[in-house]
Amino acid sequence: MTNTFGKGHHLHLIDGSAFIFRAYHALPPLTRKSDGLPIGAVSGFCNMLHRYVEGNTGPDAPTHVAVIFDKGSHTFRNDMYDLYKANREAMPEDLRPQIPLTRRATEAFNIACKEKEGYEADDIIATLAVQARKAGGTCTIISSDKDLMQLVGDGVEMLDAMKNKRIDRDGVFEKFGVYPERVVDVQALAGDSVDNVPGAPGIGIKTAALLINEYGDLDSLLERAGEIKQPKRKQTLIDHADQIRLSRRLVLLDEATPLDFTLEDLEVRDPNPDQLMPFLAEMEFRTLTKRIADQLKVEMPEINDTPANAPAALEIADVPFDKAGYSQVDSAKALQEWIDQIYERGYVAVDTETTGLNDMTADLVGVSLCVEPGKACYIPLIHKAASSDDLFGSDDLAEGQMPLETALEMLKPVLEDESILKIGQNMKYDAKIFAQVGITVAPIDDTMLMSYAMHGGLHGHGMDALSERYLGHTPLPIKPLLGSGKSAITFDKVPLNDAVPYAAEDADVTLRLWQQFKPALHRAQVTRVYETLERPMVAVLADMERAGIKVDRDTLSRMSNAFSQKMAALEDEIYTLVGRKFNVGSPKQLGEILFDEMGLQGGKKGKTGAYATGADVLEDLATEHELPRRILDWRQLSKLKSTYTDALQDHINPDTGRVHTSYSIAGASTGRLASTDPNLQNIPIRSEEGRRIREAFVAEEGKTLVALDYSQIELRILAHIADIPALKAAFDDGQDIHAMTASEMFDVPLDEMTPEIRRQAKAINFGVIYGISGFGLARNLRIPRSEAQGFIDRYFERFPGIRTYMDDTKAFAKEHGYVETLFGRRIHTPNIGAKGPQAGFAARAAINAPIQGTAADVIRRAMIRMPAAIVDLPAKMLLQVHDELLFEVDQGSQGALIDAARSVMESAADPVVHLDVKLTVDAGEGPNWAVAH
DNA sequence: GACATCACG
DNA sequence: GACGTACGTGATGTCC
Repeated sequence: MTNTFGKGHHLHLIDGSAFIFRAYHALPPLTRKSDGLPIGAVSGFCNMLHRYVEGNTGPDAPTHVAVIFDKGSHTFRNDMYDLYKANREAMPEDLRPQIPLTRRATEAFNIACKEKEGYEADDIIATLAVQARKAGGTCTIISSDKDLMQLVGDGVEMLDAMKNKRIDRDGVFEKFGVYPERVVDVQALAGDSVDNVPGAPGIGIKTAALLINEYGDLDSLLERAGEIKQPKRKQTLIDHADQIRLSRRLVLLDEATPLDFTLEDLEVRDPNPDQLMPFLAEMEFRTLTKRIADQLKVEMPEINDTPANAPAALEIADVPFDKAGYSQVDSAKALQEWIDQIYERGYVAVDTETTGLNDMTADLVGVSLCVEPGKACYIPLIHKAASSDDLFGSDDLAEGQMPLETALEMLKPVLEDESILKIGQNMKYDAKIFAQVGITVAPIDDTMLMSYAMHGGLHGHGMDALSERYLGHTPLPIKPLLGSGKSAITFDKVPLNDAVPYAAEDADVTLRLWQQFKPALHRAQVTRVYETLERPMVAVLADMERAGIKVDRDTLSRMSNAFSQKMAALEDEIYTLVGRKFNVGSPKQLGEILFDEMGLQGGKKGKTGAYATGADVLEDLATEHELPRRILDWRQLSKLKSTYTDALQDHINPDTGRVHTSYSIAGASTGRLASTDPNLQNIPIRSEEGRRIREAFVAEEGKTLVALDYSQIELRILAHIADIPALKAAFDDGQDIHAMTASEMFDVPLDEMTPEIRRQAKAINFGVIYGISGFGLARNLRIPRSEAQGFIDRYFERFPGIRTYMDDTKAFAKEHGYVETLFGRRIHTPNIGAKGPQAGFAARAAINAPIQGTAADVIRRAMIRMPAAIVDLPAKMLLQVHDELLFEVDQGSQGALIDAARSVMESAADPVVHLDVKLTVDAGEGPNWAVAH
């Protein structure tokens, strides 16, 4: 029945990816009415396919046709050159779930749909075009991709479907200056920034064509490069010959891709209404469905988009939470059914259950999945069997679990599949757990981070709070399952009939939140913030946290002993001064001694009635009595010992010998990170004694620590945002910014500047960032309030842009309920309109947030770009401390690392924001953090 | 668990 | 005109 492909046959090859991207970018972000699924690209894709099919009449109509797709991100070209297509931006989040739907669309139109793992669509197209040519037929490639132009000629043409323009040999010559057979030579020289093909630096298509036409082909050119007259060009070709040859191999299409089908399989088939109409109806494309139904003379199918005018949230809420929809996966067969469902949808909500809260030490206990509200499963893996022996428990595994290995082998391809979106709540945790078992989870969405991008400053972003607020549902609490205190058990000891509903519900909640947040992200105009500043942090931070930093236990231990001795000596002196023993660590007892017994002057703190004995109070009292100074010294040592030298030792991971902090991405309202368990963002540095604790943070043998920090980043951002020419100029000239401020304010020439005047100016500069007030500045500088107010007035006079910024920001916050960073991060200010002192707090926070937040955005951008920038260096990024990044690098490579990392940091705002002030980064290096900083 | 204190940017 | 204030975090110890 099928004729062998040959003379008189005409093959059409459609570049599927080109269709998808064109459709995606041509249309607004449409969503399916019934459930908010992004559908714009699929809609455009279907319209293009339909228009294409309609146009296939007349003598040029194809006899054979296929749509060719890319599959997998790793191809044989990545093996040749690992940076191939490395600068590609990640696929937009609302496009990803649409990719599988375009495959289904192609099949629904009854058109062959082909792809092959490890090959690009271009290679398949090349192979088929050559086969068609050899068989004596003709071929039209429907694409405008210049990478395909090497195939044109001898029966093969290209067609730009949008412009309806055919490209033949002359068309190729117009584009490249050479005919198709020499196109790869030109591309090899010119390179390609889109695919990250290096080429020869400084040579573009025009020069390349000139050279190839003069020397005949690339090999002759490279052989005879010495004859080139222009010295610079000659040198470039000689120096980069290998890179040019590599580039040619990258652009040269593989015309012998092994395929499991033949040209005959691609014969044009009539549309099948039984396939096409249900698909179009499912997508809810009313217009297109109607049009095609009319053309095919079939009945218009019913389109069920009833919740059309209701928000997706309402429909989601319609599905009640019910554990009847939760199942336990106990076999490979059951798991395969879930995996099939995941592939059908293209996304899945995932949650892990583990033996603890610390993702560095906890083990995976089970995995829950959810693909549809109300339908979720839990895959228990290492739950222990119940035991009659209450004391020791049982080491036997509970019944009804599939083997851990099998489950992970089955889940790994799904979790790593680039076409399957994995949705989680705080995915950094789950990603780290999976990383422990060799699974790299990607791509991901994170409902916690979506909420953070949309609701930053409004409320927390934990699952229980989000579920309560946005789903009206209180998830099952974990406490009754685990118990508390001494008798608490780990999740692997929880009986399965308790574990399944709890674990499955978490995945269910996550999926429902995602369905609601996804479209909301666009409405709140924070998709870009989420995609560029939040989501990419997950992988970056997971790697940093897993790397950890080496901390020397002996150093800490020695310091701890020294602190103990000094504290004991101080305690003796204190008891002598007071005349009896008491708890020095009790502010309550101390307050009574200082103010009641000894009669020093001080006031009560309103709330609890206790005296305030903070450092500022004691500092003032120190002039009148010896005791306060001793207390201050003791407190410093006590702090250093308990919080640092002692507690830090407990955080050294026994397996790695390193300390692994955890960063909260969605903790601080301004966009800053926060570090916990332990907090490595507040390791002492200001006091000499405390600073020595940094000596315990060391590089591994043969390595060194490198610290890079932004110089005055917040003041620079203030200079930009508030548009202060004097500040900008000072920064650009590399001046001492506080001295400059002092000189400007107090009319003191720079060469007569005193440290005291500079100190005051510095306090004012920082005060401005914090939303300055006369009272606050007065307290900080310990000067009368009137004097402080005078300073501020003078500051505003000299830098009027500051006052404008502060007033404008407050007004913006009042009007909108939020303020924004330069990168579009929104920080809500719900108290800005409050009455009373609350409003003052909110106003100052509103003034500070864009400055602190923009600085936080900048370093986030640097961190996100960092892995690619240092991929070739033996270096790891370990820590972030708001304006500083700490690396560990092989001895000898520190120079290269500093160059690479500094360049990323200094240009981190580009190209989204052009700062009027340059960002400067200081670098240091050494065997420990004290030296490196 | 609230509060006070103090470590950092 | 009084109010009562520097911005953002996390960990620890005391005390109830």
